[in-house]
Amino acid sequence: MTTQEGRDAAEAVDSILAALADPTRRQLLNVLAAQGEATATTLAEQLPVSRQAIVKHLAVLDAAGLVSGGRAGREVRYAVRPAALDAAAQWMTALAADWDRRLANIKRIAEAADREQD
Amino acid sequence: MTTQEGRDAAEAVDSILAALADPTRRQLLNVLAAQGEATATTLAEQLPVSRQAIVKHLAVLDAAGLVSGGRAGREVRYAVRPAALDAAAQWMTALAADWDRRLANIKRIAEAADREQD
DNA sequence: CCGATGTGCAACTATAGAGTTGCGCGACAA
DNA sequence: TTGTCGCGCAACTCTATAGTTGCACATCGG
Repeated sequence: MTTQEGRDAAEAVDSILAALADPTRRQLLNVLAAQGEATATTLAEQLPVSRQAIVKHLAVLDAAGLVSGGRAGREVRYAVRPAALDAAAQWMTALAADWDRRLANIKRIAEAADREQD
Repeated sequence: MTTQEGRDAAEAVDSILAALADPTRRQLLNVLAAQGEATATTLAEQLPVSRQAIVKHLAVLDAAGLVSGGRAGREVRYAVRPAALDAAAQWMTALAADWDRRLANIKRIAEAADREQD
């Protein structure tokens, strides 16, 4: 594995959200998804930042599980990993559903309290 | 509406991700979802930060469409809005699916190229 | 009317992180 | 072997923002 794989779910979501919050990183992911595989040097040529900046971003994305890097000779090729993003999406969907549930419940209680007010 | 409602989808996702990236804001959303409705002052009593910090966070969350605030006399009550979160989740799911598609396609092309190498 | 409570505005501090440059080292080709 | 190319490490700058405190304004109950 590239980095840690087994980890607390909340912590994983945390790192994924933090990683996706940066516009440059999202752009980086776009380019990477379009090409399938690329090195930091190659990516730096296509984005308006230095190679070192790309390297740091790739490290963050790698730690979040959004990309994985593999060495091929003297270069390191990175690729996108859909699984982590998918997991975060599921987490968000579940959270939204939970909010909906709570809101509906609270509304129900409020209405019941209103009826008792007579 | 509380803030802007009609807006570019990418921009909306951007603000939502930025809003969710902060741990304190996520905690704030949790408390808010649990209570259904709360004021900045009430929330500040339950979280380890000042009321002003809460106010700023609520402003960010409001701009992202994740909460909405309504005035009730001299106090302002905030509530959670599941719709925005749900939209972001859908966006992420679609993106993950797109990555999967691209990866599969690239793999297919690579294998075809291999067969031509004879 | 007056005290108490809740909001809003403003100035300020401090830390995280996005970006940079410079340099040394290992890997490849001629 | 020598030059070139890509990577990794380190030090530094700078901006965004999370957090604070202080005060002024509005609203409610007595």
